Amino acid sequence: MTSDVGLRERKKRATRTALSRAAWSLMVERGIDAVTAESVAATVDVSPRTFRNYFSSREEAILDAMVQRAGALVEALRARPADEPVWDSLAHVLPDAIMNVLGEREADVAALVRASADRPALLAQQVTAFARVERRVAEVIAERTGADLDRDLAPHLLAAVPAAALRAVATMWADGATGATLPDLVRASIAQLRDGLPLGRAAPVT
Amino acid sequence: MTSDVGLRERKKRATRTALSRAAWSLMVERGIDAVTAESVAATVDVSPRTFRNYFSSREEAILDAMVQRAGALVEALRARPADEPVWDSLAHVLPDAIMNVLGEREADVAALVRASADRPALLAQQVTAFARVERRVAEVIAERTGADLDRDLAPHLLAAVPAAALRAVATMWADGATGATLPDLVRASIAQLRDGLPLGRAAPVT
DNA sequence: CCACGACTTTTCCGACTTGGAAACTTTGCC
DNA sequence: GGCAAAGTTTCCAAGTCGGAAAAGTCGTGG
Repeated sequence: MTSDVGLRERKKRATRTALSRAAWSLMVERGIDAVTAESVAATVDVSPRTFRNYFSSREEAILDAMVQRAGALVEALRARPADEPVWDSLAHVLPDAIMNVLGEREADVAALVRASADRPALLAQQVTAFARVERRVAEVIAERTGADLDRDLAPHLLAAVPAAALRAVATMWADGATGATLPDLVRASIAQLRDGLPLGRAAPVT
Repeated sequence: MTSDVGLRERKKRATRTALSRAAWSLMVERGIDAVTAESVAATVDVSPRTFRNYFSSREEAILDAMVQRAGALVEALRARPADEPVWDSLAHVLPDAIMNVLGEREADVAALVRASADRPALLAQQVTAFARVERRVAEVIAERTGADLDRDLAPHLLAAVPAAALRAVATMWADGATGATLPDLVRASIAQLRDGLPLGRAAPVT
């Protein structure tokens, strides 16, 4: 996996991930305002200019690691049996994925949600990152169902809707005390979506 | 409606909407890069600093008018009969709403989608604006179904999912040639959502 | 092993953006 | 008219961004 790459390439990757991890840690531990080109560069011991060579903004740095992890989600989805109904595949993959993607620990997720709330640029970066993942999910679904991405609505909806649900769940979980764990909420939301959403009375979660 | 407000207030609102409309027009006609504090201020004939007094970013200015219009959507939803199933209300309101909210003419919607594609900040502003609308929609739904916004997932999902669908539909419509009109696509997407989304093969739109 | 080319990092710096402070203008009201 | 409140403008300092070239590091062929 890390074969056939020389010292130079390894160093480059090392600094990149070091910068991203440092940016993430700074956000979690000292808040989004503590994340600057200067501070991040300082903790990794490179010049601020080097930081900007790798990332065009603090937000990009913070989310870089997350984007990498999101790739795993797409792969997990692709790895599901080809004849499995799409909703089953999603139900299988998403509950675990949310933790892997948004952050290892729940505190991380909360920090991210909070930081995104008062830093539009971070939200922007997140949205575009998610949009890219969504696109790839739509492609996987289209492949599997034989749909045409340019003409059929379904794959787009099947990608966009769970993404929206994840966002809604994460937000609700972050600022309310629902008592439930994040993966459980994700499971519940997927179940509701699969059934066409409650039409009359709302179904409680716990 | 515009009663009991003095000259001062009217002028303030006038410049605000003038700035927003100017920003929007500049985006549609000359692209997002032509929208700067300077250019917008110039077309309205105020100082750039005044522009920044009203809006903290070009993106905020561009979308301000849209946010106002989105209020109408919420009101339309609230005006539906209280005992009508939520999906029916949404199906009733959304197809017309998308044009009113995203832009009067289809070219405007296309311009917005295109601009959002290569200007993350605009997408972000859109998302946060939508999030606020979404929140209000969720409140209306919660009122109507007797759900608790802090504990129940359903109202959040019922607000977030159609929003995501609108976004998906607008994107697809903007960069593909689907042949269908935007409101028709919205209707189709709502129908699919209501039925729990196609599980196996994807349903074509036309 | 060393020397040269390719690539990365750093320093320096000018262009641009942001928002505070104070002067100036307009509006509301007596 | 004249004074207070609110809005607008000018001026400017601090911060951010990215280009250009010097300095340092790595890969490779002699």
